[in-house]
Amino acid sequence: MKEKGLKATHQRIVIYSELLSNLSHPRAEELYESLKPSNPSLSLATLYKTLESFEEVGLVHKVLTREGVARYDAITAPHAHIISTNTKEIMDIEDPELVQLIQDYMSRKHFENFALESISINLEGQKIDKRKKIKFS
Amino acid sequence: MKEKGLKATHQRIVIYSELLSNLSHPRAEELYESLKPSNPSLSLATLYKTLESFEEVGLVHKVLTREGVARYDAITAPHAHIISTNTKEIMDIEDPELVQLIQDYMSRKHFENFALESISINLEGQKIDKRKKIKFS
DNA sequence: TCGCAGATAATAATGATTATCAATTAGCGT
DNA sequence: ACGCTAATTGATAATCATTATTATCTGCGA
Repeated sequence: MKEKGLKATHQRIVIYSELLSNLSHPRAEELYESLKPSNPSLSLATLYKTLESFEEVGLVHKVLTREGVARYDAITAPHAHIISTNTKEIMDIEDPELVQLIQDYMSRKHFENFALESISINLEGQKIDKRKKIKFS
Repeated sequence: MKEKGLKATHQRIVIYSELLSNLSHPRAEELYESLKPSNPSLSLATLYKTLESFEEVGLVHKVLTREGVARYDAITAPHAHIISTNTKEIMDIEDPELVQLIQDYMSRKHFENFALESISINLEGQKIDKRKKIKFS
């Protein structure tokens, strides 16, 4: 965090740890509920501001959903998302082939007057059997 | 619209026409302001419900933005978006090469327990010179 | 033309996020 | 270790896009 120019406050450390251990792309509200018991003084406003700061420096990735709630994940490599609209699950797809594909495509292409900062790819659909896992291969 | 099982009401016709002629991915509020003068009785609630119906039947595409406002475009072919965060412009990229690339990729891949419904690809960044156009080739 | 399921208008309600601001604290230099 | 200052936090109010409610209206099939 210091590398990114952010003060390493207790709150930020706790929030970031939670994001690293909760990989289900929690909403701000869910993070708040998880953290509240062990950090009773934590404020929702702080949570939102922290997540915003994290996103600005690239520690965290904000995933937009059609329900209008933002969800967060501790960013690692460039990756796509599978979004299941009926179960509200979000899964990461960290497929090097897809990353490569997009990189190759982008290197063949050319922007004029535009500085590309990020690419987001979301595959939306429905989970069929809610009890079973989604697999992608 | 009748093909899609929607009653062809005056309001819907007017809203859809506006979307066909305004390709700048307007927000609901902007559509409302454009249509209000010639349709004083139009309600914002109707606009939202109409856009929702249109999206359900695939007449319209809802683009999620980081500012938290939804923007709409009259859908044509599968396409990606360039989103300029500083100028709030959204451009369509209708590149058959990209569509093909993704289709080929998806056909090589396999989902278990997931019914894919749509893919969204957004290229986000900043417009450099606000007075000039963004070009992509 | 009639009837009614579906659509609209007006407005209230919701709910996620942001703004405000006084109190607190991290971390720099001493 | 101490004090300073700017950044951060916590509490709460405010915002604002969107959805819900409900009474009225209308497209369109019979």
